[in-house]
Amino acid sequence: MNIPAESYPRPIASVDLATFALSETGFDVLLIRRDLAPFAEYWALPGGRIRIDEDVDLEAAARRVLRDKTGVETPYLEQLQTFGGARRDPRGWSASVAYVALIAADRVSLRRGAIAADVAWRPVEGDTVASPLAFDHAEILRCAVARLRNKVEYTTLPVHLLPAGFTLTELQSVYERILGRRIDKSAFRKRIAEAGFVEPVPGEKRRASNRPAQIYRLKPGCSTIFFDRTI
Amino acid sequence: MNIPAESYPRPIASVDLATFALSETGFDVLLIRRDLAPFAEYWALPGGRIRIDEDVDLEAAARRVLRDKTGVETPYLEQLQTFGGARRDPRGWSASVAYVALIAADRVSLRRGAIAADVAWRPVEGDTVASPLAFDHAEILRCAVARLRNKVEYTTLPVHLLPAGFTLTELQSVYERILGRRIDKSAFRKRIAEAGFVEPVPGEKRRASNRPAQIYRLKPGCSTIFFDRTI
DNA sequence: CTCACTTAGTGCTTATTTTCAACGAAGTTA
DNA sequence: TAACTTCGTTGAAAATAAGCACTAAGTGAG
Repeated sequence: MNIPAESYPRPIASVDLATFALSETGFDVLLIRRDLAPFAEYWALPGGRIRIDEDVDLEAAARRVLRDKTGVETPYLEQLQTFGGARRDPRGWSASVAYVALIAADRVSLRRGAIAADVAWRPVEGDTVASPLAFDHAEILRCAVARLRNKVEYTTLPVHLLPAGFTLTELQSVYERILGRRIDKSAFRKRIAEAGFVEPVPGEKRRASNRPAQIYRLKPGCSTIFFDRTI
Repeated sequence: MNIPAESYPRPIASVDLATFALSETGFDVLLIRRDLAPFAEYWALPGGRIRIDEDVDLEAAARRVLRDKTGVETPYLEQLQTFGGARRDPRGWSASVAYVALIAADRVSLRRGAIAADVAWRPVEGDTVASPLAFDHAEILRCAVARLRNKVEYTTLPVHLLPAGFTLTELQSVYERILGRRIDKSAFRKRIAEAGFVEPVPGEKRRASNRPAQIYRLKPGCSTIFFDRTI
């Protein structure tokens, strides 16, 4: 057909990622330290321009950017929101599609990226990190943390933060750490059983100096499940 | 500073809107009939290119597009999701930020737009409309209907579909029509009272050939409220 | 060898919420 | 003025959720 697009000047189009993983006591977000202007020396969410010749769609662009800048391959990726306007990037009108990624602690292997002098996990305290962030990334991170907390309340999303095999007590602990409150053990187990998204691995037990715990895994084909009410 | 943006070819950037209003028995979505290629003669969600010299941000772009193409000024606008990829528009790699708009039936006044030969409300049946839609707009509409139904379940969002003054029975009827199921009257009223987002208008009653009903209005400063559980 | 200790996993009792249905109130109309 | 309709509220029965107490199954010290 060869239809010309009406030619308006196009905004800068990019993707940014808020990638979370568990830490000792809470959870961390993956940041890079910028070494080029604008915002050189600032920490930022990993992000990059959409490449219309490389990326087939937005999600592919997000995966490529995360891989290239940090070496992380994420199993769970969810679109968060798009932030766009004339003022958020000094280089011009820009729109950035933000994604939330979750990764199991045992799958992380960072590598230095091209533009970033450094890549690091930083603890999320309250709803953000200690350092100031480049661009409007502080706002994006707040939205991402809010989305994470909110979805943890009524979905099975935290399994993506654990290794392939885990005990129910470990899973409960993830919920408690992200939500910041205690959950009753019997109520928790009832919900998990109803949701039916995990199964015991026959014979596998976590051993310690006490009663061993059954190890569970995500049932094949089960992605995120919504609870009827709340966890 | 004058920092040059690395020059990658930029995707087409636009906004699309799924605008809902109540009809006699259910609810309608606002569509335009395209008269230019691609997809000439097809019905489509109102949408348009982002104008980096006119729009300060994405939401402003969405309001402008809706106003210019249909004459509708919406009081409620919420970002839905961004759809982007190489294949969704024959003119090239495009990203479209989709919005959901809600409008009270008494505020609608359509006008013909520049590109559209026709603008019309079409009934939503199940999770879509009867006609085939241009581009990937059928998918966008399905997402929008899903978001609407889901948020109605646990927020006070339906007030935006009613005129400024309404009775509790009318409000309950909106919930029931969108969700497609009956709600218990006493439970409904308890939830509305707890949420505390509406107040009775003193002296105002809806009169009919039976007991008159108290008229309520949205409390000043109250936007969308989330219920603790579900409606 | 046994007993104290720790964490896993499961009942059970109580409190809360949901559901259903009925009833009095406040109008209109025959 | 009596019948009818919808509004608005109340209360009992059924279902769910929350709290906490108990048993199970291991380890390790004495």
